[in-house]
Amino acid sequence: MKIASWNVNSLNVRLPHLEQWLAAARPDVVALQETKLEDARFPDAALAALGYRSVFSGQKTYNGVAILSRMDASGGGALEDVQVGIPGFEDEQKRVLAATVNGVRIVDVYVVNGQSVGSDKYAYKLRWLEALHGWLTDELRRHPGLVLLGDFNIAPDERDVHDPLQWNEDHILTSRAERDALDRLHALGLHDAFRLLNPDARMFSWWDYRQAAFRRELGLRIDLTLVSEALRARLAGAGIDREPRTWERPSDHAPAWVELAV
DNA sequence: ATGGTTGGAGCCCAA
Repeated sequence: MKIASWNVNSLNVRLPHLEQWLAAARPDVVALQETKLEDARFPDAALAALGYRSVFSGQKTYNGVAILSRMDASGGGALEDVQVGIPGFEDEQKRVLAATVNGVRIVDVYVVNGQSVGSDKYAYKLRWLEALHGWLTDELRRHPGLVLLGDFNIAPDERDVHDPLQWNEDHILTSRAERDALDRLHALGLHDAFRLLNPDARMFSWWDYRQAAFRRELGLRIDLTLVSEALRARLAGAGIDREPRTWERPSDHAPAWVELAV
């Protein structure tokens, strides 16, 4: 079971890329972020034509998440027990969507960016991460086999940044408080699949559009796939697919994926 | 060097 995450930075613009990538990579489940589409405009018919069911929670201009699931020959791959948002956490911003596919709980997150350390948005990011942690504590009791994936807007450690001096513990996306919040998610038994299988790899998932960052390999690994303790024994592979970042008019993020053995 | 690029809205904001 191949489960992927991709921040598409506008599904309206990136639908052709998503279609091309689905046809080539054939993931069973895909968690999307930054769809930037109201639900009425979500291209569910186009995705169904490629064999994918979809659930989505979007808004105009900003944010927006979706989960796609590939229909198999016997009509499987249903998206069940769909949850929109973090229960009990009031938020206008559409950043969280969960569903169960073939017995695996999929939790898709578009974590708050936070802008800069000390800003109002940074405070919102830390509040938001605390609410996510509280909910996942309960969610893991209900669904021990869980994959938490998405754009975390946090680079876990030095191996995940091109320049640790610039991306230091006072900088947004790498600050001590953000990494502490990620560590609290790890403490729930949610393991970073990519890092577990590739302890020494320097591979990024996001490159700024500016300063030719992709060409110069000035990236960060902020798109993560975390697997619960109960799924750890099934972990068969994890990676980042850089290729779509080389295509014309790309998203600034590359898809990150994890493979679970049946 | 406090820069630059993209997307979406609407004559700037978020990333």
